[in-house]
Amino acid sequence: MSHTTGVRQAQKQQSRRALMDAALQLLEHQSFSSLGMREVTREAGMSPAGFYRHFRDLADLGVALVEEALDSLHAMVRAAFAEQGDPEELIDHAVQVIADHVREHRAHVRFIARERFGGVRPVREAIDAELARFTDEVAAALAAQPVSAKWSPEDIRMVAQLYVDHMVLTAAALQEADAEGERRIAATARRQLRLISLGRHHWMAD
Amino acid sequence: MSHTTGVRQAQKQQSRRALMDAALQLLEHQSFSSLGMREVTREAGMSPAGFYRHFRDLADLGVALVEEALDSLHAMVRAAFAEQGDPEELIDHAVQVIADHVREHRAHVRFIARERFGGVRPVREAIDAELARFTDEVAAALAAQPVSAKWSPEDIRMVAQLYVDHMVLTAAALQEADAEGERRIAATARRQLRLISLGRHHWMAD
DNA sequence: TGTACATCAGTGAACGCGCGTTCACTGATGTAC
DNA sequence: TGTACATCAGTGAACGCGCGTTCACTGATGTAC
Repeated sequence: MSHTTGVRQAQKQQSRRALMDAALQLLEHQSFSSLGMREVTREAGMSPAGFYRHFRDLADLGVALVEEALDSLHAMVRAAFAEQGDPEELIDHAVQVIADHVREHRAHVRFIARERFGGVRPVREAIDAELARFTDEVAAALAAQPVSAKWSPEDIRMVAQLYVDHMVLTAAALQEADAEGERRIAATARRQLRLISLGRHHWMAD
Repeated sequence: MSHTTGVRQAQKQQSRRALMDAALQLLEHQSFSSLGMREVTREAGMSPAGFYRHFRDLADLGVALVEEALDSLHAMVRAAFAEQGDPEELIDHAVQVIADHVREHRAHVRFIARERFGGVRPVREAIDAELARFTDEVAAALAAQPVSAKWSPEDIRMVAQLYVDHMVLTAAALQEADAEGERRIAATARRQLRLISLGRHHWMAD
């Protein structure tokens, strides 16, 4: 029963959450590399020194945020690809899933979009690694589809990359759009996915 | 002859360049929002106060960098679309042009990729505005192609966006790749463009 | 159940440091005659 | 061409401020008996 008693554990966990939430909150208007740790503890209602009970430094917190953000994204991607049906329906559904996800995890999505090419190396590398895992998973899902029956693994991965990049860009755009912009972006995304889908169906023919 | 004498003007211009080059240099390893202006003047070999003879603040310098970076990108896009020939050749040529551009303007490309979703609003907005102008230009070029004869303006813009996003992502990836990575990225980009091209050719048919 | 001791999350004060901005200045460049 | 004055890019010192990190501490939670 080393940690199951856990009043202390639970309180510590709660403080950790408060720090991560404070950071996400502050990242609404700035990028990670300009975040200060006094700023984060202040927002979380903790004294500066308390930070070190949870993270070695800010980059450490950033990596924790990446993992959290991409875990939820991961679940989303699975959902988007789990469906069966004609391409048209699949596309509508996938875009819907992305839009819902962005609405529910706006701060996480913004964070990933900002820091994917951001200036803090450990964070950027964590995002790259997770997106590569994503691409693998999408590639596996694509390989199972009849359309890609005779495709080489390289070509499947190439399409998977196109989809993942498109998804991240669409999510990034949605994240900062109002209701009207959201409709416009979703409509464009659907047509782009249709175009890509068409290309896939004619890939061998050419 | 108010400014044509210009020894003073030329010296001032040179200092301004030194500041912008210093910033680009420093942005190799950090993002714009964490850049300091003492840092920039130090790198440029100027005293801190001198900065204010050239820029109101760092964001002002950032916007100047965006304009410079996207001016050269602009020229590149024109070049990539000016060619005539079959789709295959056009694609090979376009990817080549991008790769050359990245090799010659690595710092600028990195800056645009990083700050497109970065934390400094004026910079981000300047990039968005310039990329929108880009997309317009690409859309105009696409409209002139026989393939898009019967396309609606919205669909043409949708494809233009796909191309511009793809171009920026490819440039961003190339920018941080070694020679081997460069070949791999270029090969993938070519295949992705071929897939999109295929989709365009069958767009009406579906 | 009660007691005595151990653990450790969070505090508050202190530190040295580099930041952005201001200011009066210097001296080379430009202009008028 | 030479002289006297104006302009203004760049300097160097000074300012107040918030930063990240350290430290000995406090007191609630956990553990042993």
